[in-house]
Amino acid sequence: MIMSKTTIVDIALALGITPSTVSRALAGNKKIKASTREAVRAKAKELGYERNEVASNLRRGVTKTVGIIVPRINREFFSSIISKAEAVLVEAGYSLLICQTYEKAENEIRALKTLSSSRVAGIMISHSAETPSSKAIKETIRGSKIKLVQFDRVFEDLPGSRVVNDDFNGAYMAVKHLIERGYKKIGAMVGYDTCLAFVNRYKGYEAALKEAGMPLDKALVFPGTIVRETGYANAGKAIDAACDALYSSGDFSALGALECALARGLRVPEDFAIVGTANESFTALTTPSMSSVNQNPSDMGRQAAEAMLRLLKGDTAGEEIIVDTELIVRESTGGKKQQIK
Amino acid sequence: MIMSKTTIVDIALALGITPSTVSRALAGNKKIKASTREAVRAKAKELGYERNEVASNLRRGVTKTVGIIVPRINREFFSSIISKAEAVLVEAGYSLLICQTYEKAENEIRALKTLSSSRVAGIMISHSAETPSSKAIKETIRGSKIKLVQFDRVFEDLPGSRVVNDDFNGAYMAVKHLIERGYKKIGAMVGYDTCLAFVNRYKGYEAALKEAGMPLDKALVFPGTIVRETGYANAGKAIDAACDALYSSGDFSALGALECALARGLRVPEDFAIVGTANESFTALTTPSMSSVNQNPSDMGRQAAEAMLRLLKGDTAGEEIIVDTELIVRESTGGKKQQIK
DNA sequence: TTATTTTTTACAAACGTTTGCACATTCATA
DNA sequence: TATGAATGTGCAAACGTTTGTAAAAAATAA
Repeated sequence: MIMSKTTIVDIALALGITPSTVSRALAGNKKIKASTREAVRAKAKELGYERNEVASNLRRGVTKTVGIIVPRINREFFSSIISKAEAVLVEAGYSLLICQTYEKAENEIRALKTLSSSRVAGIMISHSAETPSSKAIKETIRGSKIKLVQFDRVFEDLPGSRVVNDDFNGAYMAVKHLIERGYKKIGAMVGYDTCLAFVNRYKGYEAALKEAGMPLDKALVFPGTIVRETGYANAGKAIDAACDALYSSGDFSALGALECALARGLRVPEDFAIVGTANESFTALTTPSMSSVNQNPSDMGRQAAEAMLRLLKGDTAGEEIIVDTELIVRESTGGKKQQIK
Repeated sequence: MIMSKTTIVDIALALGITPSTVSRALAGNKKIKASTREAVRAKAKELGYERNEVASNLRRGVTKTVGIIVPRINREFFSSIISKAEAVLVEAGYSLLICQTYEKAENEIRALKTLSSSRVAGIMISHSAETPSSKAIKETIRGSKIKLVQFDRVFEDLPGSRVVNDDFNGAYMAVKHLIERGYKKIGAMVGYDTCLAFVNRYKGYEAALKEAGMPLDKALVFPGTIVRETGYANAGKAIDAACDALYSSGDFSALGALECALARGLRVPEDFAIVGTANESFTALTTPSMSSVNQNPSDMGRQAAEAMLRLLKGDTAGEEIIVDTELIVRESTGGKKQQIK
């Protein structure tokens, strides 16, 4: 049975009315007589009518689609954000278009072009680490109706809303916790200084040390990437410098650090403590299990999606939302092994 | 500077030619004189022209968008599939629309409606566990041009392509490995018998035993769920039945089994060996680290996306693709702890 | 009854692009 | 000088919907 999609014209023809009336009836327009509305609805169901969103979007000049741009989908942090954001947006009748940048500025530009070309209603973005400035996105937004929500990695000179973690406080709590446990020489892997989130974490580290009257030793601060390998390498340097604890802006680098410490025969946490950031699920499964600053990505995804919906509805022109971080204490800083489900 | 989007009409007007010529020029149509083509390209760049995909899609009757439906985005297996699929599709000029079902049949139906309404060119789907039959998707596909690729969880009575893991061989290799290591009594947690993937794994277990001339003892085969708790419980039964090794259709149940064995004072792998399935990232981090059958989700994502592109190009009407599984040998079956890369 | 308002529906244009067909030009062939 | 093919461009319709405005029908008032 070959049947092409039924359109409102088919419905109109079948009922002896015009497409415009059908359109209004389906939209629930009050100007249409209740009886006509019902007849249209019934006929639509009978013919298996499905609105052509493409045509609708063209006519209305705006889509019911939101684009989301992230460095990588297969990172727990981002996939949890996307997961929650999708749920919130779908509930409001929007669809989600996904783009990855793999941390490359060129991919971010391509993604922006694609989404702009697709006439998405809004863009939710967490910038690639290699994106040098807000220039590309500024050009994309300019002169278009596209609403913007930045999350996690944000530029401050862009319109729209921003959702960020309380990175300062997360780092501050983590380092304060180390100090309270009695660690005396605490190093830090702080990530890129081009990224606000990392800078704020560094400031939290700094603040906790200062509050405790501990000196800030630049030699114990390791900038740059925060992957497993650099974690391993930097931990080696920290241990050589007689550190007894290490704060890390990431969990993978913290994992590398843990492996390094264990490889060197140190006892964790007795001789050396480590606290990471992001609360990746593996942190509960390492031996010893790892303390980490939980970023609550699910909450971030919800906040970002809701902020987007508010922008789309015109309820706001832009907001700054800060998502709480929390310190999860596990064995690597003297806590207990936790259960996971 | 308020500027509305430039259209091909603007370009045509600026050059004193018609929109149709502009359209053809931008499409690289060979019938257009090279000089005109260049002039159009230059003017388009000058005016910051960006094709309106919505209009283009409407006119062409098909979009450059593919929808993907998964139970959950924030599962390593699925996010890795999506991640790779996105990369492949973007390279071919397609965008990815994402929908989650949370394992609910009703959400799957809603997702199908949305994608169908959006006139996606194709749908990639891994069915929700609660979807009772292929009915809903059959109705969505019928009479439309939408191409279908099922992956991981598939129905066999649907058109299009299917991408599945080589579950049989994965289980077969895992059990054969245990036999070669000298284990004599090997139990198995095999999962649901309603799911093809699990059935195939059971067959692989059976085949490996048979090949080695070992008896198949039904009392050592544990069906049902494969979560951590059942893993713990079933391992207890296996140990009581004097098993010295256990194959599991899942990693979480394998983790439970590991915890049970250790709790009972057994040495792993000396007294009791365990091998799981899925190669979840935590398997490398347990103590001892756990052997597992890797399902290679990234490869599955690539295969699924490429299969979709072939369907869209009309190169095929449907294929069945089997993605290789591979056994990752770690400490729980006598392998070595893996090194950091 | 006619005039006036209110309700309901129809008409037609528009969104921006693509594309079949026709027309015009150029060029080679006879 | 026709004839026929290439080659290059324009015309106009079409995709399916939405929506401002006009018109018809019904209800109300005078």
